[in-house]
Formats: sequence, structure tokens, C-alpha cells
Amino acid sequence: MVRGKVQMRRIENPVHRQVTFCKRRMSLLKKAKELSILCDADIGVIVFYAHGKIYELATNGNMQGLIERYKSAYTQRKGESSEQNKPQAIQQEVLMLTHEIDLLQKGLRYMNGERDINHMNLDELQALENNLEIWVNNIRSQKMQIMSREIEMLRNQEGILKAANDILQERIIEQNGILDVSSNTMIPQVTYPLAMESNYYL
Amino acid sequence: MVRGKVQMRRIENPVHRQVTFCKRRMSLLKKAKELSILCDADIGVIVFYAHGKIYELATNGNMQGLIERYKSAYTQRKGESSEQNKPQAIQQEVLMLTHEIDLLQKGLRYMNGERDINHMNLDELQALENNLEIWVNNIRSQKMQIMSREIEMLRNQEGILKAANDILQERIIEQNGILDVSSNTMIPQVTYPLAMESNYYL
DNA sequence: AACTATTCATAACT
DNA sequence: TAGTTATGAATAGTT
Repeated sequence: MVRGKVQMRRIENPVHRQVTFCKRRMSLLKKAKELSILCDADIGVIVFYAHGKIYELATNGNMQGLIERYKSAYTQRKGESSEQNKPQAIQQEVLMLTHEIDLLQKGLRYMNGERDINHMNLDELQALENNLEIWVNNIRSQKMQIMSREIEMLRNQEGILKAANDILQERIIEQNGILDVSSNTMIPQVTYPLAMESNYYL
Repeated sequence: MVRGKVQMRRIENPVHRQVTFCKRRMSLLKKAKELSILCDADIGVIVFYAHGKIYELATNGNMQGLIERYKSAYTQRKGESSEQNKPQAIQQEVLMLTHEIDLLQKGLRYMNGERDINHMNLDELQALENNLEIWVNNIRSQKMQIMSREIEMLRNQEGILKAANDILQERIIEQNGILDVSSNTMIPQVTYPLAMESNYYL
């Protein structure tokens, strides 16, 4: 029985995941078949599951043909390219990649609330880039805080040790005053290079 | 309303067919997306409709990658990959384009997470959550390295100070041996809590 | 596009 | 692994 909405995230239990995969994969391929029949469409579905297991459906019975058709759909725009001295395969690959980029850019505009695909400009991409930076800052802030606390702790210990050294040195000087012993030449060797830049994390 | 079982054959009425295609195509891609998320599978769907209209879904954001993976699963030998006989410049161009795709995918993932997934209509576009995490890791790694160096530096100073304290204490004990003065009660107050956990950043 | 009566899909359970 | 069922989801026909 389905209880409440199914959470749309990876099923962690391997058994449940396997069972759900089996059922939903069957349904997905069934739906693809139905859409193909009802609407006279050619549909190819490739599913990669764990450990390279592959399940596929090609409603025209030939996945290779669908792939070729898919690829050729993008090479038809080849005339637009000014790089005509490239081998055919390379041109095709570059075109596919640029197509991919086009799709992604469209998606970005969509995500940004721009619903009119025909109005394409790069300003929205720039806006997204800025948003990404903010997001990254948020994600890393927690770890940064932990590291900052670590640094703070080490600095406190540094202060404790430095104070301890001061006290010890005073004690020696005091005793030297009584003894007038000049064997405290080691003390100047103790240096405290604490004034160096150490604010990278600010 | 659905009256009785739907006949599983091509819808002849062009308007009905178009409407059904639109609805079922959306659902199919949605189902594919869900299966991909729930079961951690990579899924590619290509739909050819009338007049060469193409609709696609690649849950890893890159149909060509899925196609290559599909092909290599059958050829079982990557040796004949086209990567090896490409001119250097072309390889670089492809590299740059794929890099750009990566960035855009990651941007999409971010925007996707900020909005209601159920309202996404640009089914051609997907992004990988894992890619996003990898991206974040890369971006913050540089800063993390700086902070790690900072911590390392502080630790070194800690060691120097501790060694200095040891020397100073020895010196006092030595002098006490000569003087037999019992006024060094302050020394036990100097503690070194250096064994605490300090590996948060590992 | 939106609605809704039905059928369909499926998560949990046996 | 394979069925059952209660419940959520999809959708055909309509507005």
C-alpha cells in the first residue's frame, strides 16, 4: 500500500531499491511502448543500473538506428558552422556539444524564471553564476566554521604557552638576579613569530 | 474521464493524438526521472515525433555520454574510440565544451534545488546532484588547503613553544637544584592540553 | 489550460 | 521471488 507521497530521493535499502527498480522499469518501458503506439512516435530508452546492467527499449526495434537518427538531427545544422575543414565526425561531435550547451542555457533561463525561450541573453547566465557563488559560500560555511574553531583553539593554546614561557622566563631572570648566573643564553633562541599573516580564512 | 480500457492503437484524430502525446510524453519523462532518482540509475530517453520533432531526457545531463556508454557496452573495447586520432586543437575544443557543459549542469542543479521540482517542464534538461557535490569540493579545496596550511603552521609554533617551555622548565629545575629554592609552584600550573581531538579538517 | 471520473501504478505487505 | 491491496498518480474525455 502506498502510504503518503513517496519521497523523491534515492532508496537506500538495497532490496527495496532493487524491487522498486524492477517494477518501475517495467512500467516505464510499458509507458514508452504505449506512447509510441498511441501517438505514432519512435522512442528509445536506455537504462543503466548498478554494475553496468543495461535495459533498453527501441520501439522501432533498432536502437542503433534511433541513435543515428538522433545524431543526424544535429548534424543537419552543419552549414552554420564556419569550420568546414574539420573531419565529419569531429564537426558532429562539436555540434552535439554546442547543442547540449544550448539546451542547458535554455534550462538556466527557465530556472531563472525566464519563460520566453526566444529571448536569449547572457546576462541571466551571469546572474546564475553569481547565485552559484553565493550558494557555494553557504555550503562550505559549516566546514569553515569548524576549521575556524580549530584555529581559534590552537591560538588559545598558543597564548597559554606564550604566557607560560613569559612566566618561566621571568622566573629564570628572577633566579639569575639571585644567583648572578650568566648561563641563560638559550632563552633568546626562543622566538615567537606570531605576527605573521594568518587571516586567510576571514 | 477514462471510459473503459483505452484501445492500444494509433490515435487517428490528429488533435487528440497531439494532446495525448504531450501529456503522456511529460509523464514518461517524469517517470524516467523518478526511476533515475529512486534507484540511482542513469536513463536516456529519446522521442521522435512527427516531422522530426525530438524530445529527449538524459538523467546525467548528457545524452552523448549515455550513447557512448551504451555503445561501449556492446563493443566492449574502447581502443577504437575516436579520441585517439583527433588533432590536438580539436581535443582541446571538445574539452572546453564539455567543461562548459559541466558548469552549466551544475548551475542547473543549483537552480533546480531552489525551486519546485514538480513544476519543471524543460524535460530535456537534467542535472546531477553528485556532479554538484564534486564541483563544490573542487571549489572549496583551494581554500581548505590554505586553512590546512594555517593550522599546520600554528601546530608547528605550538611545538616550538612547547619545546621552549620544556627547556625553560629544565633550566629552572637545574637552577633549583643549585639554589634549593621551593618557590617554583607556578610551574605545575602550566599545562599542555595538546592531545585533544583536532582533526576536524581531515 | 483546468477538471474529474476512471483506470493505472505501485509501496508495503504476505 | 511472486502475489495482494490500499492508496497515490495518470489520464481520456470534457469544459
